[in-house]
Amino acid sequence: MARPEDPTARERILDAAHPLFYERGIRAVGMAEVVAAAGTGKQALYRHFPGKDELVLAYLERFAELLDASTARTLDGLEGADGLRALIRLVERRVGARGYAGCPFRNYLREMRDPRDRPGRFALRQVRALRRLVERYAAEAGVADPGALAEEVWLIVEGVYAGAPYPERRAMAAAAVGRVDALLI
Amino acid sequence: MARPEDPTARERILDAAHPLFYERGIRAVGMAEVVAAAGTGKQALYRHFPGKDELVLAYLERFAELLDASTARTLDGLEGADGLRALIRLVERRVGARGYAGCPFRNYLREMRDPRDRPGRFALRQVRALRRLVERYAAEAGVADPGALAEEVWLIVEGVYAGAPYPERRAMAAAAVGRVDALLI
DNA sequence: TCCATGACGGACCGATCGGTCCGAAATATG
DNA sequence: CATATTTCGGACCGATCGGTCCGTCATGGA
Repeated sequence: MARPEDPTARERILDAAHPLFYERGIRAVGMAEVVAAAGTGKQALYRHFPGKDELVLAYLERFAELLDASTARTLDGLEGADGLRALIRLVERRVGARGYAGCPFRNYLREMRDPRDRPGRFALRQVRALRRLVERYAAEAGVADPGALAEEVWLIVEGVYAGAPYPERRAMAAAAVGRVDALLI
Repeated sequence: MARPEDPTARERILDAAHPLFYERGIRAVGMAEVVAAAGTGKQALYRHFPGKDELVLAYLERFAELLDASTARTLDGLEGADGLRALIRLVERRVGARGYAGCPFRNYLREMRDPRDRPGRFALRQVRALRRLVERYAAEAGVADPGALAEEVWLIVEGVYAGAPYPERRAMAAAAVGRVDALLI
């Protein structure tokens, strides 16, 4: 080979695509811009990713790994009401972080109006995995109607994510923590 | 004139555009498709609307008139806690309706990732008008912290709208009614 | 030193979209 | 019937995007 094969090329591309896709949206960012930001050639990008869908899927998957790991760390060992309390605080912390631009999976689903492509199916799976987590904790919480509790907590979680783009997102997240705590008294 | 001026042409175009834009989204529907559905010519469309943005704005404005009128009818004469209770039930009724595809203003804002164009500003104004209504009712409700009550109700409203695309939207809306009622006991 | 390998950057292609223009048809007027 | 005017449908234009292709150049081994 003329140049040493760069095993980090794929990661470099994803590193470059990540902030572009997250901050400006998938549709607004063209492949040319990703290439320019990655400092690589178009050929290299299309060798690692057959098309834009695959690049978007990889972006979402890497995002999911990060979020899932952080979620697992935060909720480790918790169950029932404690799990729900910790979960809503985790969501609050995320939404309140500087530069937060919404849940990437919900962003993709809304930007594309319920896509059935692979990135869309993956994003939907991520959302529903969080919902199942809420249902599991609700089932362990020892309340009379776990299904109703899960529905109420989920409603609040969705409300926080929906409010993430607005200036009052921190107030909404704080209200969410208060509501979940009140539910679990 | 060769043919009689059709005063309803503008309405016919909007009638045709409405279900297309609402069910499939703004980006996914091209002007050619609107023309075909309206049964008119492209010239006629561009005579009534200088560009797609103006057509979209007119679509949102007409939608807003419909929703605002229905809202005013439903909430007529109510105030304070009664207003909030009636409002969340109105949202529940809307989200539960057959063929409901989400709040058109939130749909536009998400599909376009916070647009600053005229349709985007109008959509944001509609959303914030509903929020101000919640704040007004909360202020009249005679609670210790009206701001916190408004935040909590708003969180629930946003949660219902965010859950509108999911199959469990009716359960979420029902949970929302229960939560607001519980807040106001 | 020379050459083979492969990456880089950009030109290029086809499709799509918003928006404009033009020929044809249809109608009102003399 | 003839003509002027207006409308309709579609061809057309320019821009943009995803994706491919190619000329050039850097690099490392024989």
